[in-house]
Amino acid sequence: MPAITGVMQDYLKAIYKLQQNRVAVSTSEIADRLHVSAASATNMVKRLAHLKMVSYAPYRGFTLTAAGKRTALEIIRHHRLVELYLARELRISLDKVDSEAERLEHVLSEDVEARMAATLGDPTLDPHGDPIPSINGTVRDVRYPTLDRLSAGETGVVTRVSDRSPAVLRQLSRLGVLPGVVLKMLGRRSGGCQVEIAGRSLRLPKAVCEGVYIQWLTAANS
Amino acid sequence: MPAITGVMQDYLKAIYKLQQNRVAVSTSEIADRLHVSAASATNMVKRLAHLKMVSYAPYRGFTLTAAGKRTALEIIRHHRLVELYLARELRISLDKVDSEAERLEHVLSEDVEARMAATLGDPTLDPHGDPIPSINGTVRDVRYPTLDRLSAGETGVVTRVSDRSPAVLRQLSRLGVLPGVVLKMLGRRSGGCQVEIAGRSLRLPKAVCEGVYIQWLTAANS
DNA sequence: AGGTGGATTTAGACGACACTAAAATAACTT
DNA sequence: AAGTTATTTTAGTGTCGTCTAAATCCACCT
Repeated sequence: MPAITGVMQDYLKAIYKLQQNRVAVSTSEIADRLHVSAASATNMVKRLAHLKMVSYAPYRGFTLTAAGKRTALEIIRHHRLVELYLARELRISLDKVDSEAERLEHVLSEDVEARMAATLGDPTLDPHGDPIPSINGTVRDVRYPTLDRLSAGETGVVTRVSDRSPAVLRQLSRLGVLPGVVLKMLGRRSGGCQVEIAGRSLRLPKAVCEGVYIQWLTAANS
Repeated sequence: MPAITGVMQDYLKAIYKLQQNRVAVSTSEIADRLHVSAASATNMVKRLAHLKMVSYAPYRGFTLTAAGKRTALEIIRHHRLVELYLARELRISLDKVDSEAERLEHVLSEDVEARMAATLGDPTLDPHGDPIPSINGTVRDVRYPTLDRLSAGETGVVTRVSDRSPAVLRQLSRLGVLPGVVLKMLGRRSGGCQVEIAGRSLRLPKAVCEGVYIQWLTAANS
């Protein structure tokens, strides 16, 4: 039985994330996610099935086994811990920490992980607001609505910002739209939306709005 | 022209270190150093030659080109910077930082490197006392004599401790024999040596003595 | 100069991952 | 039920880096 490679870790992580809602994940989904061909994905899934990391029924999709989920969470923990460490301790800008962590997550020893976690005070959220799985493999993953769902006049607090697009993240960072920040929806125009934040009125393009997750603070009439 | 891989970086680093004194390096030397077969070494050296990283004359050994040396120093800089960072900022024990850095050195971005260097105050020595190459690829590498060379009664300051053996390093660390520490040679017995350090008399086994490099402070009669 | 021992290189394979092109299967449509 | 289409899998390749076994070369010795 071969060892779990860095590439396998990437697959497991991707499957875990895609599996969040759905029951099973399809070949083309991970292929897309990881920018590889469908053939490559099939190939790897078969190898992971052989390692008992996923259960796989040809043409039917696949799911993580308990072992696969455990491994995925371990690597996600690494990823998010590193992101927070880079942002907080090394002052790396928010739009860069994801790609940095993407490489570091695979070579982080338990030793260094533990020291980072201790330095950061055993944090539970990464700088994007995503939950950091605990050492024993548990996550409390709350799904927040995106900013779009806020009606004009309502107030919300930013809980998460998507880490998918560095460009969007750069804008959010520049505008100060980060987890913990309170904002008020003023209205929507042509896809984007107008919000008030710290007394200033900002116009956020559609792509940016979709990358912001919030929690309601007050309804329109409060 | 393929990119320089992590494995290639390891080879370049090894060649650089072996080349310190000698003119050319032999196949079996890197093979030994990297724990690979001679065939693997030949194979890789040919690939590196193709990339103009080493100049290679079959059966005659090889040397780093300017580009190869530059790359080697860059990765050595990464390595030593990470070692110092792990030791100082994350309090990782000295005998572990080398193996940790061995993996991290390959995935360190210039960005993170710069932030680490800044945090550490642009250091010039790693925790073992080895010089950290500058960003522009220069090193001031002083070769110190080992502790054995000190005669009874002479005093010296520890300048470097070898990072080759974690076991030796663990002992040195425990005994407080680290760069900057002043010690006095009391005498030699059966391979090892007896030294006085901070008022206490210690017996160091042969293997440990050979891992300590010093600079003379006083001659025996001073 | 001839031979021999040790180092080096070649030859041939293998595993991990990727790819393209072709075949197979599922699923939808009529 | 049959055919079309989209997805998935298989087949065949290529690269990186490793290995063992066999061939080759160099240097030294007599």
